[in-house]
Amino acid sequence: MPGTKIAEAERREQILTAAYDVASEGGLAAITIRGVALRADTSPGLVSFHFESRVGLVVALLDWVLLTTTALVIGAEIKKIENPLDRLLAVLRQEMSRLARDPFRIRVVSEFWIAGIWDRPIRVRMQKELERYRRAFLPLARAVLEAEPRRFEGVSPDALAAVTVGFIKGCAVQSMVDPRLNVEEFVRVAGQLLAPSPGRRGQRTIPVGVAYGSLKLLSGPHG
Amino acid sequence: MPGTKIAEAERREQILTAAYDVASEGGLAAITIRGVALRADTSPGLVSFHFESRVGLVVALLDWVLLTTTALVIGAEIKKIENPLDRLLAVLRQEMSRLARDPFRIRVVSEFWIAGIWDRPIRVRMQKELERYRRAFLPLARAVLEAEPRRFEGVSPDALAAVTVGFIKGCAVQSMVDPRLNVEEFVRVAGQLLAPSPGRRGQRTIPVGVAYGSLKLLSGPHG
DNA sequence: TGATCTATTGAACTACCGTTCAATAGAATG
DNA sequence: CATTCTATTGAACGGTAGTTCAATAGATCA
Repeated sequence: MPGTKIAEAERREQILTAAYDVASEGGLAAITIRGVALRADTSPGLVSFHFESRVGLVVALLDWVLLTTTALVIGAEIKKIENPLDRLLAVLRQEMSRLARDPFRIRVVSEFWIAGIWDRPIRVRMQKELERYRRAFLPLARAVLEAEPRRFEGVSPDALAAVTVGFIKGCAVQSMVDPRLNVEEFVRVAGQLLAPSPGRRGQRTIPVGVAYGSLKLLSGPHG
Repeated sequence: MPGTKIAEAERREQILTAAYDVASEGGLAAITIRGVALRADTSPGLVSFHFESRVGLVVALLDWVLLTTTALVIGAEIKKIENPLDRLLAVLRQEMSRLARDPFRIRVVSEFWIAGIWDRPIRVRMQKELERYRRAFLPLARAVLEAEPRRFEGVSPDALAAVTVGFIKGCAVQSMVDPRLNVEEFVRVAGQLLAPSPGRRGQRTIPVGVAYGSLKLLSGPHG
């Protein structure tokens, strides 16, 4: 006794929404074909029909989530800021605030990161997305370097963009772990902590990695 | 046809090691009583006998992993550093390097964080551990604030410790995602990025969250 | 309208999981 | 050595997962 038929795109959307709801409540592990079907008011067979397999469903969900998560949108008010460094910092804070405010999405995305550790297709997908996000910061970073070449001596646009994204990600994790996160304070204290002491510029020879003299790049089996 | 008997502590250790190996390769989801038993050259029944249930095994593994992961050890060479701020930064870098070098452990710990999102006992355990780790930084932070009260005006020891730990965690995540991570460069660029511009102190009014006044939260049942 | 197509259903199949437990053999005790 | 204790084994049970597929009903079209 089959039910009413609807357009394929709509049906997929309906099922993906249900899958997202399930994952929001119980994580990716909670996604079962039966469970999602129940949530979407359809049958297990239909889910397999549209996504081929459970893995297909999860990957589709990944795309669906990323589509609405990692897009960098720079509002008009930020564009108006003239000083490039202030502009970059404004975007940095905007993104930190945005992610810190959307804990459920962060959780699901984080789960995909973890899943990517042991699943190559997911990992590749996530890295590609991260790269895309990082690239969005490149123009901002370049403007900063051009405006203040002395301050950022020896810093490449890529490095600056990477560190900016690193901050955002660290902040996201922090907020995931501890929902009471004061972004303002975090950025302020971080700046005070890492600022080079005036008057000793260049000569702060911190015995870095005292025990870690050769800080080689890390290798790993999951290349 | 039972096999040889050994001391309970040794048997538990043997099984936990096997469980860790399994989790290192396939994540917590890959931990099954049969699989761990096979890896440990024993039988499924014995695993249940010693850990009561699969959940008991996973929780025991959590304790076992944390015991050897989140202890903050400050070496003699770092203790010799006289300037408090330099000392704190040295510890910061030591920890970032340490975590970045042990990707497998980080992965397993990260999985527990994720698991903690939907599992209250695990979450409580993780938060307690994080708090313990953060507290270990408090003496270092206090020394810094006493040494440079003007630089860290309005910063509490707790805030400074929290931000330090936040950095380490962000770095850990970064290294998990991208194994090629240059800690040195990360710290250096971060400092340059966040340093208050001399001469404009106090008047950098960055509009935060400009475009995100109405950022509604996703709903979900999890308190 | 009648024929054709296909999205949809739900039961059936297989596989693996966690858990239980009677049987057993190694160690300890007397 | 005989007895007792218990760590250990592996088979058995019940449950749930992913996947498959014959049957069916809604849509499409001549």
